[in-house]
Amino acid sequence: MKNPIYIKIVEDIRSEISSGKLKPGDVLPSETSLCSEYDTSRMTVRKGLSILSNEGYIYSVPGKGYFVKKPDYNKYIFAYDEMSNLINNVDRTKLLSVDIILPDEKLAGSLQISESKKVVMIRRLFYTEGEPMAYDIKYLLYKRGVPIVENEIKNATFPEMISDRTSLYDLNKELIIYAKIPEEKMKKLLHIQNKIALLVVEQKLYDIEDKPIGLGITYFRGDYIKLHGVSK
Amino acid sequence: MKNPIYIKIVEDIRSEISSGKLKPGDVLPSETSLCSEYDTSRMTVRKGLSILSNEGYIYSVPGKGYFVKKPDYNKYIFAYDEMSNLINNVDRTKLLSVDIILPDEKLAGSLQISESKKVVMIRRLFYTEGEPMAYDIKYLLYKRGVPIVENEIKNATFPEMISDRTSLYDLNKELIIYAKIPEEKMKKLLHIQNKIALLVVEQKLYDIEDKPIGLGITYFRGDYIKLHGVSK
DNA sequence: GAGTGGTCTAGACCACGTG
DNA sequence: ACGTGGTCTAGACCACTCC
Repeated sequence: MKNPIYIKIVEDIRSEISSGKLKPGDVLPSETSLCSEYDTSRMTVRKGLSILSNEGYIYSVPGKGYFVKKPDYNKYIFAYDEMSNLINNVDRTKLLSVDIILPDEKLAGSLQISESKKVVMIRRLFYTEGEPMAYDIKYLLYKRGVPIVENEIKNATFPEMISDRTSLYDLNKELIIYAKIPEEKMKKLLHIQNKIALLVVEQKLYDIEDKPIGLGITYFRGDYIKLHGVSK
Repeated sequence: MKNPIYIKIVEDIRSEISSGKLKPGDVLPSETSLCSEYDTSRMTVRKGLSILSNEGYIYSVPGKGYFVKKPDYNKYIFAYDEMSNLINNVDRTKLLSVDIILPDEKLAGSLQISESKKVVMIRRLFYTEGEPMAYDIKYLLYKRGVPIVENEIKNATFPEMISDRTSLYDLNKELIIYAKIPEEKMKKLLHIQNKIALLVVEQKLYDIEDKPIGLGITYFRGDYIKLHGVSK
């Protein structure tokens, strides 16, 4: 017997679900009846069921039983950072400016602060093989006593920039992606002559209480970026 | 005592990790030493550790111990389907055509079939509040005996279209996102007069053995779509 | 050989949902 | 009252790693 019993239980039930023998909403046999079916103890049965539950196949309702869950057929996982994507990776960056500013109404609203609170603005250009491929701007809540070291920011992704004030384990993040026609200013910055669209990625960082820490906007040349996500 | 012991263990270790007391690569106390620390049995300790492992905080190496994992600070989850997004939802669709075609070289390569294999091509327009917001095209492997019911595909998302041949539980999916300037044909279809970019989403469906089932490309008007993802 | 995690047992008590 | 899942115990044997 090389395979543990609970794996057998997982495989059996999983295949009954994906074959359609068990449909969403159906109730599974109870733990005790699976115990006798597989001639094993309750903890072993529970181990198998907890795996199926983690995999999203089933859920349990105390006092009632285990039920088949509807599949999530619209979930995708993206591994995004502003420095790498399907087509090109950023091989050089240029720090355009680091300023301490007062936010306008929109930015203050986005960061959930008053317009009198200072904000650090960091502007960068990303290059690949000598060509500018993205313009990147970050807004960070200004904190006294946290020095801004240019060499640390220069090549850092957004989460890395704030890793000295918030644990990366506690960071909540949000991404908004859209397409846009570049304005003249942006065309100059990114050396765009022909008709090229921008892929804009807005990245918002929150602390563990979901209070905003920073907002980042990256304007990618449309011909230099493809984002990639997968299910599972 | 309302909270179970294993929750206490999870919270203690999790906070030691996010506070930095335990750093990535560090080894955790062994199961038996946690047993005596919390005056509980091994199964209870293991329950807590398995939760931390599922949450991505730690991993175990048989014979050695549990170790702190580096955080994944670039993972985002997107709930994508072509009918709904942050700005607008599709409230009406128009089926432009359903054809059985022979794939060109590029399509055949993408679907990993020979150019003599038939493919179903479905073209749709998506509307919101009377305005066309996206042009959608799907390529599906042609299967004899699986009828194409126009009313079923008209308002279906891509996974729903193939749910009669592949279990939605077994479906693997891939998304590629990029920005593009619309060509004349597309501008007419989407009633684009001014300068508006397209957000293009390519969706590829695979069966459980990762053989391609279909390719979908949706061209969204840039002013009608924002995609949204979150960490966690 | 001593220590580690992985699997498993045969019980126990509890809270919850349904009749 | 009974069946369900949720928590927990005090053991056991195994495979693996390190010395």
